[in-house]
Amino acid sequence: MRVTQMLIPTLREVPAEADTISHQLLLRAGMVRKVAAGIYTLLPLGNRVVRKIEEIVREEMDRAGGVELLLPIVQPAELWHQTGRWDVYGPEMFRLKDRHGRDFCLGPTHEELITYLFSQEVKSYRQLPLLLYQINNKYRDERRPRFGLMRGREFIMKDLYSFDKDEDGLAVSYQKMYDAYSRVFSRCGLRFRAVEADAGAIGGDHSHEFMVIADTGEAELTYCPVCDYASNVEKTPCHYQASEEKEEAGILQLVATPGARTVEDVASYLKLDPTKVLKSLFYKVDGKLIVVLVRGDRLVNEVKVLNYLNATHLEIADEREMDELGIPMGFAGPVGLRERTAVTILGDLETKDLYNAVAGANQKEYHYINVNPGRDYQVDYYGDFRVAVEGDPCPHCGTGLKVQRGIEVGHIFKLRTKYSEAMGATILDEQGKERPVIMGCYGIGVTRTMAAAVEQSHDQDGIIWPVSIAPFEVVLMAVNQRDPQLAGYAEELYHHFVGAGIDVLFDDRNERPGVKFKDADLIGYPARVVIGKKMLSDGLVEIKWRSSGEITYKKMDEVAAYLQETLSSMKS
RNA sequence: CGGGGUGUGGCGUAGUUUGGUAGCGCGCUUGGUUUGGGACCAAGAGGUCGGGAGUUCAAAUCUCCCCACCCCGACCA
Repeated sequence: MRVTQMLIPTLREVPAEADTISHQLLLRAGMVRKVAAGIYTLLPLGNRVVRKIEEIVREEMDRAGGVELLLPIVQPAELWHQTGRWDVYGPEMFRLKDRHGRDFCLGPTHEELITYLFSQEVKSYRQLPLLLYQINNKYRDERRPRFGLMRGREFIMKDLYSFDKDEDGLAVSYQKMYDAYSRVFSRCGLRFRAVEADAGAIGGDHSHEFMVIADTGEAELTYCPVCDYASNVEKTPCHYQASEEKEEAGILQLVATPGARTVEDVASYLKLDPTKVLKSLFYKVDGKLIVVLVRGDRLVNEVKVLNYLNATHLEIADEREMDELGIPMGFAGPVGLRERTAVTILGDLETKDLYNAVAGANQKEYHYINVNPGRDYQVDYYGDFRVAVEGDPCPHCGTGLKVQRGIEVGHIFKLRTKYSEAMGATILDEQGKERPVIMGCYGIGVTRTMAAAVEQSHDQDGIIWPVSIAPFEVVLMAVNQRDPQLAGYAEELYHHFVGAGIDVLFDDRNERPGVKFKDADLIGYPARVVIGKKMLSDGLVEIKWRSSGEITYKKMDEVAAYLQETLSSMKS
């Protein structure tokens, strides 16, 4: 391919709309363009990256026994009514009506369609296991699309669904996918970690996320530097050990704390450590208000609270809702709360040992000091409700955990019979007995993986693509395209490369070398091959590697072999 | 959805406070010179100033309404 035949609109300046690195670089490198919030055009180079990722995914899905098919994007509401998700999914689903007024949606996911297909076509355990997948667009009307391709409203996803006759079969399918995912992300040249995850609203009880390690990632994860434990921080259990020493309980006292609303304010006003503060947060869970107590320096783990209460929806209470209870925001506390309201009080286990603490007095500008559990307030349920932090013990081996940030690019679930039961997807087993098929669901965000790769691998000058997913592995140019001799050698080498099967882009533009070098760095081709003065004087071609900056010279007839060898070693 | 912000040629922006009819850099076109890290000279093209309504002799600038986009939060296989 020649640059003069392509469309590669690179940008010198950073578009004002982008402040995520990957978004900026993908725009500047001429790979993507925004059409609307969260909706993007993939330009030729971006499209090539996506196709390379898809190809790796395809190969690994096939290797694991997956079979590709293609489900429709436009889906009838009827199928979603069968699982009840038409009403549950909410405003995140793009909905539309056809000319007859019938309801449809643009598929945000495809469990309904695949389960429907299965229920129509597969009847016997003898046809199992079955692993069906597709690579297709997904549509989610996110409340707030952001970070460019990272969280779009239209995006490309690979989704595979496993069908097994029993739990053992599901375990095998799940492990196959776990292994396949590890291979996919390794082959994409990414540093990643598979972590235990919360299964969330999709249901199921066993789940892993694949996180690309990047400081800019939205998710936080914990991992053990000694054993193989790793987990989304939402899921990391916090070990609780009852404290040995028990402080002498002081006298409960009301003290004025004017203007001190946050834990830090209160702690510094009273000259105390934040660990001596009892943080009381009101949440609305499935429409009901509850209170969660944690130590002042801790964060409430909302997922743990949600799971403990077996609820589906949780949000922090707003000032209006607090007002209705007559509790001033910033001064909430458990003392006397029972007498005023019927809210459920959850206490993090650590608060059991929080003696002589400071807590809001439920009146404006006042806190209590010397607050003690049992004596001054009662908790309905104690449990693990806080977010784990660096240094908390590993749940497997007790070593201090480390914390990292990551970008979720893959997620695998055991769905079991949630959808098969709802949609009557049953099979006949060996005894001729009808039973719901056991399902698993496995997703990879393809476009997000592209963005994650950039997020993880770039420098001041631009993107540094891993070889396996680079838009082209090699860019070739003459330092002066006007010089007939140099241009002639470049042309010759180009044909030679094409003949040798090298994935090469020939920058044949009549631009000054600086322009072409800058573009090459920005776009991030792994190898840059330049025909310059050394060609005329010594018959040598220059090869520069994007990732290391290393430069070597080779004779014209050696270049192709050198590139092939080095590139293939970089892929593994 | 709550809070904050921004909309001016393709990109980045000045001008808005104090109304007087739009400027700069990059990019683009043509000609010439140039060719190892985003060249130079010359001549050009390109703007309903996000949209609508209003105030005014006069609106990018003031008022009202709407829209889009961005950021924080909430939300999220």
